[in-house]
Amino acid sequence: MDASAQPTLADVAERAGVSVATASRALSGARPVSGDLQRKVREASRSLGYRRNAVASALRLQRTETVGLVLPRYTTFFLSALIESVSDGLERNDMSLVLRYSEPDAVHDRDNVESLIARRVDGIIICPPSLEASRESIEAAGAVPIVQVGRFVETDQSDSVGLDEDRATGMLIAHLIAQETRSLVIVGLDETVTADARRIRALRAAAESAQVEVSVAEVTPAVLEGGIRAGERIAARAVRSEGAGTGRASWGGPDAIVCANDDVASGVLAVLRMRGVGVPEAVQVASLLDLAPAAPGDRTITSLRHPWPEMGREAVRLLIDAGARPGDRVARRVSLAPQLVPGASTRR
Amino acid sequence: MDASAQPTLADVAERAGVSVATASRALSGARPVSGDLQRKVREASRSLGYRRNAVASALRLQRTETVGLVLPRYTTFFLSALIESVSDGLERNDMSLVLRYSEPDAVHDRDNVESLIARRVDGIIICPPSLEASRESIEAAGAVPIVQVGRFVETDQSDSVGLDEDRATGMLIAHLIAQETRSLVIVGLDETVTADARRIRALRAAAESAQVEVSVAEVTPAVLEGGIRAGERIAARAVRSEGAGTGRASWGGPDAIVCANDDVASGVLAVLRMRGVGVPEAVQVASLLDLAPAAPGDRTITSLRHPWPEMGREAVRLLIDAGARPGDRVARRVSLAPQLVPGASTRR
DNA sequence: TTGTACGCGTTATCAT
DNA sequence: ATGATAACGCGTACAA
Repeated sequence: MDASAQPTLADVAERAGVSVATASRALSGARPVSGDLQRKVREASRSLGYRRNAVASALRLQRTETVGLVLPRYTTFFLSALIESVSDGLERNDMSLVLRYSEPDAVHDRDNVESLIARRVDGIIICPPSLEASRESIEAAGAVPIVQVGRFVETDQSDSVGLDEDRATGMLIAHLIAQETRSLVIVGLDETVTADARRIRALRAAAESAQVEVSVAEVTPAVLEGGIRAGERIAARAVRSEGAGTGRASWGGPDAIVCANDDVASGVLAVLRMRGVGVPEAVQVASLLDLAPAAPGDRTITSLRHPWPEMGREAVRLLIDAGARPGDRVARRVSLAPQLVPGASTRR
Repeated sequence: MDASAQPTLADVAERAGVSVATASRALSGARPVSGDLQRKVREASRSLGYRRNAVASALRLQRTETVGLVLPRYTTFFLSALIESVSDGLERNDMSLVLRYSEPDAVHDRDNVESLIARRVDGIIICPPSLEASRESIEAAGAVPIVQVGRFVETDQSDSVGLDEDRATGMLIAHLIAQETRSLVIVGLDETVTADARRIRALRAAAESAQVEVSVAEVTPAVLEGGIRAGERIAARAVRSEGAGTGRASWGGPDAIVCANDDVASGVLAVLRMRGVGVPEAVQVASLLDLAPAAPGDRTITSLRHPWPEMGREAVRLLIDAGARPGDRVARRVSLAPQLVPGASTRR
């Protein structure tokens, strides 16, 4: 044995005075080994600093205990939360994560899938960058279990985990309506963007069945600055009399403002605070997307918390389950609902 | 050959009517193969959908073309930028990334290193979660090349890549001072946090040598909302006369506000704008940490852009280089300086 | 319970 | 230039 190389099972066996088979069994526990040899092998392993070679093991077992994760190269909170949760789910199963980024085009995406298969990953989790062209990447997986997260490409080859945003939107509306809300303005969503349009429809559907009037503010970017601009426009039209207190009497604007995310809501809130408009007395403010789920302490903004940790773990669960039932090709679709987290910006 | 399994080199060889050795050479190009057989093998490979088994290859070559990345489980922009840049650096070398998270404790950290070694990664990149206890994790790497990023644990076992923050801080101060700055407030840093304390010291050192008065605002979280709150406090104390214009005459606050990051600065700026305080005429605003290096177009906030992409690539470079020169144990330390990016929030 | 020997899929060595 | 074969390190079927 070369001193610079890692010791092998044969080294351990020799040191313990047993066969490699016994050494293997003693360390893996796959088959019973007498207490005496058990001890000797463990001792030899420890003293040599033996570490099982996962590569050789994978070749023999035809399983790498590894999952590939393919993500589009956008730097968003969404994706980094997803990485963490997938990693967490895998760790619980003693598996490893191989990470690859795709450019928004699907060619690259497919190369990534191919490369992961060459590494013989046991499964692939993919957030498809392109809704049109990613299908072939997914189908390239062939017999390797694959699950989509966050976005769906229609195919019966793969399971998928997504968000049930509409349901959560409904919950948010219900929360607002319970507090005598009759009118509502949406800030930071852009009707010309597909995903936003769906959210607006969901808000409308939930609100109008309760006879709440819904309007969409002029489009502003879904960041702080956009929230401020929209907030100023809304407030300019709505403040009936300066200095008339912070209650509803002095406010002629909507009963509620629903923002695309926490940043936008922060901007709106800042404007209202400076104008002396009472929140939540005069107007309630809520956010459709919690950007800092890990943030500590005082929750000021009522928002929908997206279940990132659960998404990753669920994806891993689907994958492992699919691996256990090879040949079972019924595509499963799991939807997780964001959770309503009440804050000080709406009434109880 | 089982139809559900991946075809092997033997399958390709058989189909092409050549030996496995020839098939291997034809596909890898390691040795010359006659044009005729070359074609036959490629054709057979294509028609069978052959994909080289990276596991078997790794076992044979004793190289996995894989690098492990160990990160503390904090959800920060820092880490997600680092992941991307490491991934990018590896991709350029046709290598893969195995990602593992450590809890802040070092035990877990060490388990991660062990597990990566069991997978026979060719190298490890680690951001040590604990400055005291992580040393043994690093030393556990043994003969496997390891490089630290972002933080340093003193050891001669490993190369490291870090930021020269103090130098960049000095540049920022110099930029502000050149514009008649006499007083300066720091927002979003917490003196009780080690890393923040060092930044504050660096700011003080740079500023005081130029006789600029430095104070630290009450601690607020280093996020948007914290910036808004701090901005409101500073403005409330500083605005001498409402409606007196946007120049310096109506501003009794500090000449400059240095924020922990872009989010905080955004909050501060928003408040100042709403109050009608002229930026940068009355007060300059700058950020110590650019959170959106990829952001397009108009740079409004003067900030320090951290070299994330270079950090990851540099770490990979060190690793590959170390792998090429085994036994060479001279620890190399690379420092990269953040870059000052002037924006509209400071004077030219 | 323990040991022997084969095979996982690839690549390098050696012989032709 | 091509082919036969050994070896990488492990797990297990089979024999004892």
